Amino acid sequence: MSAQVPEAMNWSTENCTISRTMQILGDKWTFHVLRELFVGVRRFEDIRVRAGIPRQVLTERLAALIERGLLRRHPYRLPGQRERYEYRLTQAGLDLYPVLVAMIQWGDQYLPLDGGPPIVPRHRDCGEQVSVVLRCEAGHEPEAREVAIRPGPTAKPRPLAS
Amino acid sequence: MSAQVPEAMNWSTENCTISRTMQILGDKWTFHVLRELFVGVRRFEDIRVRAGIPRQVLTERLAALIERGLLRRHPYRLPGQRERYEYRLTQAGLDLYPVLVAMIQWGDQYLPLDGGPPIVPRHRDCGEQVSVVLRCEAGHEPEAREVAIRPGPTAKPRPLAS
DNA sequence: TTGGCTGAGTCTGTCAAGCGGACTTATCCT
DNA sequence: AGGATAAGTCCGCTTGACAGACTCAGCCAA
Repeated sequence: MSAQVPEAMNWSTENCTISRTMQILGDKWTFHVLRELFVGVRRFEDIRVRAGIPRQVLTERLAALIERGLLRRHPYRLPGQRERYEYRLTQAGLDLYPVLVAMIQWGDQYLPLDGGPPIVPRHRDCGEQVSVVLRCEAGHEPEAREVAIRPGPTAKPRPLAS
Repeated sequence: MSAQVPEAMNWSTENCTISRTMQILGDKWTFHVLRELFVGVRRFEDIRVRAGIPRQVLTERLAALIERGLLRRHPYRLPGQRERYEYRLTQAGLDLYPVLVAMIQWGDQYLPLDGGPPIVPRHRDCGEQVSVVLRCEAGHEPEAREVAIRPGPTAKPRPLAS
């Protein structure tokens, strides 16, 4: 069973959706930045201090996230101060919520703290806790074990490296 | 509206579930490794070639994932070869499926390829496409915009740095 | 009008990590 | 004995992270 070649070996990883997504998110700091924005912290200094990011790295990550369309700069002005910019999630950024929630859910299960979770995603309307579920188009809600990743229409055969 | 201090500023990031989860997953290569395991590729060389990871980095990441309990080593023997080890997901590893699926879903929406997706998560039983949905305990299925991350029982007040 | 404060950066030197390529080890087959 | 192969280890180079100092623009108070 373990000896036969897995089907995936026939397919290229070149255009894989996960790779392409990780080119945007796959970095130690990017998720910390996103977390701050998701909890409502939007200003450079606040993000930097709370997330503990080196300034230079934060500058660079914010620029990258803006360029990728996950954030936009938004002017604001505190009374008696000059105009500055804060960073806000675009719709594309907001739509990462399921990823965040899935990560929180996993962390709560496998890295639990005594006394419960420090952060909880909640439905604004009703206040109940929000979680993420897998669901197929036929309406089933499969366990992880019942899901398989299959090639789609643009799967490319793998260049046969010897 | 944007001037008032966001509630999150009162809370420490120190024990945040996202941070703790990112300490395990938050690395350029870890998700690539997990992807290979999720699609069924389990052997060192296969993972290395498909994911394009430097050997040394792969060695180190596999060890870390084993130590964190997401993988285990499993002996196998090809006919006419000596015994070797392959890497398999534990239940903890498998339970990252929602994170993976959420990332694929986001990528398919915001980084689409002409002609459709290269990989598709499917329900093994019925073959239908699997996606991830947000759901609250009252049974609503909120949009991203209707979800908020709130402090939980172990939220810690932030040490007031001046 | 000068001087200080503040948020949001930029600059600089150090040091760890990633990287490709060569080398190693253990076992099997011929 | 010689060769093949999977799974590493070793080496030197380069890239990026990092801490800490410096800059810049606009506002305020004296």
